[in-house]
Amino acid sequence: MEKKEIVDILEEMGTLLELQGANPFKSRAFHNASRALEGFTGDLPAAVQSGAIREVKGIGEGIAKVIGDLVTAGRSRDYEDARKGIPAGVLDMLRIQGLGPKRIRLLHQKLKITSIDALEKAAKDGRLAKLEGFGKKTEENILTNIEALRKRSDKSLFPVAEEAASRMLAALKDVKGILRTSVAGSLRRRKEVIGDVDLLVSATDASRQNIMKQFVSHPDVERVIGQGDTKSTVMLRQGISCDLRIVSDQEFPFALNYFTGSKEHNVEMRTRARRLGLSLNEYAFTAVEEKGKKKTKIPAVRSEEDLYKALGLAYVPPELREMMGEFEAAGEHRLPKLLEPGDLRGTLHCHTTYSDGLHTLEQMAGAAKDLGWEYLGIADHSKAAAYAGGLSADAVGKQVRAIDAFNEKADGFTVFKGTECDILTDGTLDWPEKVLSLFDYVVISVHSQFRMSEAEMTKRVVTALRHPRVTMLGHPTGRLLLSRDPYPIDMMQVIQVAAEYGKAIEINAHPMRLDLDWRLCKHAKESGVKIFINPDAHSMDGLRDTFYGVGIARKGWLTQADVVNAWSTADVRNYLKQSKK
DNA sequence: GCCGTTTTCGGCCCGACTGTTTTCAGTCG
Repeated sequence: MEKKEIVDILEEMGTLLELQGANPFKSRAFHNASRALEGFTGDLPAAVQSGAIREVKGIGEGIAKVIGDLVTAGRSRDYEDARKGIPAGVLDMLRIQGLGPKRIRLLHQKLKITSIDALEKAAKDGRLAKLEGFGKKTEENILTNIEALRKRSDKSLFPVAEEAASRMLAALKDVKGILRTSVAGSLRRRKEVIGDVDLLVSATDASRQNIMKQFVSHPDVERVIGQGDTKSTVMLRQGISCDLRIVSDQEFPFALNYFTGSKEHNVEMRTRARRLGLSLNEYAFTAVEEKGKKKTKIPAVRSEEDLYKALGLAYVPPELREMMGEFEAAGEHRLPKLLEPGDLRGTLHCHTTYSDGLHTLEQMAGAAKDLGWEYLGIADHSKAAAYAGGLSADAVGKQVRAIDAFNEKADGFTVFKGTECDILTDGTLDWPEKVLSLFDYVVISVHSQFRMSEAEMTKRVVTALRHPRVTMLGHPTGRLLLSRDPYPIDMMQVIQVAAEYGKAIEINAHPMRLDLDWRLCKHAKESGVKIFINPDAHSMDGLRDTFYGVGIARKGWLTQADVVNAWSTADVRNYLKQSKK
C-alpha cells in the first residue's frame, strides 16, 4: 500500500476513535502520526523492514505495527476493528459544518441516525431540538449546512479532478488504435472547481469497442453509468463523473475545441465561422450554401491552431476561453504570453517546523532547489495564530538568525525572511514594529472572526494593507473551497487600495484554497497590482502546489511581468526592499 | 497511543465563538 493511502487511513482511524468516544489523546495520536508519516520522506517499505519507522516522532510501537501491516499485507486488523460499529454514513456526517464527533456520536446513540439523509429527516421532524445539548437554532443550522454540503458535493477541486483525469488517460495511452488523447471541458480550461471530467481520444473505427472496454474496466471506476461506441460515462471512486468520447482523427481538433468550451466561447466561434460562410460543429467545417455567393473553400484543419487560424484568429489558450475579451485580442494578435510553470523561480509563503509546517527550513529550501528554483520565502504564523503554532517574538529572532546563517552558507540560493502576520479584528497587525522590522517581507492574512459583515471585514483588511511594513495580502478571499464559504469581503475595494499603496496580492495555490479567482486576478492585473503565487506549503510536497496557482494566473491573463515569482532573485529582493518602507 | 523523563507514569496547544446553558461543551481554525 502506498504512503498516501496509509496517511489517509491513520487519519480516518483517529476520526473513528473520536466517534467511538475513545481517549481523545489516543485519537490525537493517530492524527499526529498521520501528519508525521506525511512528512516522512524516506523509503517507507525499507523503513518498515528495518524498524527505522519508529524513529519518526509521533510514530510509536502501536502505530508502527499498523503501518507495517498496511505496507506488507495491505490490511490492518486494528483498522478493521476501528471501523466496526461505525457505518460509513456516520463518518459522512462529519462533512457537515458545525457537527463534530461528539454530537454525531450522540445522534448515533440516542436517535440511531446513521446517514445524512436520516439526519435531515430527524431535523425536519424536530427530533434534534429535543436532544440534550441541541436546540432549535442548532437544528436549523444543521439543515442549512446539509443544504450547503449537497450544493457543493457534485463539484471537485481542480487538483483532485486533474489527478483523476491523468490516471484515466495514462491507462488509455497504450491501448491499440488510439491516435490522440486529451482532457477537455472545464478541466482543460483550468477552472478551480470542476463538475465532471471530459476525456477525448481519436482512434481508428475498429478499435473503439476495445477502448471503451478498457475505459470502463479501469480500477478507478466505481460504476458504469453508460457505455456506447462513441461515448461512455463512469463514476470514479473519487466521486467524480467521467466521460470518454471517441472521434476520428480528422474530427479531433473540432471535437477538442467543442468539448473544451466554454459554451459562450463556442457560440462566438460558430458565429465567426458563419460570417466566413462556414458552419462549425463538433466534427467539422461545412460550407454554407448562399444564393449568389461563391461557396467558401473548406480550410484544412489538423489541429486547434489551424481552427483558430481559419477564423483569422491567433490560437487562444484553453484557459482564456471564457468570453473575457479573448476574441478581440486574438483577432488583433495581442494575446498575452501567459505565465508558464517553468517561469517560476521561487515562492514566498511557506511554513516550517517553527510553526505548523512538517519540514525544517533546510528541508524546505532543499525541496525548492530540487524544483529548480532560486529562492524561497519562509512565512510562519504570528503569535495570534496559536492553533497553528504561531511563533513568539523570541522564536522569530531565532528563526531570523537561522535563516541568516543558512544564507551565508547557501551557494546561489536565497531564503527570504517573512512572516504570515495575522490581521487582528480592528485591522492592526499581530506584530509590533520592532518585530516587523526583522523581516524582508510581511504577508498579512485573516485567521479569526470570519463572520464580520462585508463592510467591517473590508475595512479590517484594507486598514492592515495600508500599513507601511506590509508587502502583500495572503489568501485574500479566505476561501477554503468546497469546505466552507469565503468570508465576505469587497475585493474590488481591496484591489483598489493595493494599487494605490503599491501592495501585492497573493494567489493562494493551496489545493483547498485556490484563492483569488481569475476574474479578480485579471482585474488586479489591469489595476497594476503585482501578484505572488504562493503554495501556503506546510511540507516539501506542498511546494508543488504553486503550479496549481499558475493555472489561475493563466486564466487571469497574467504574464511573467505580472507575477513576482517569475522574477530573478535580485529583482525580487529589490521589490521587497522598495515595498518595505 | 506517543513522548520523555529528574524513564515505566503523567501530560498531551489553545483562544474565540456559538448555542446551549446558568457555567459550559462542542466546534473550528
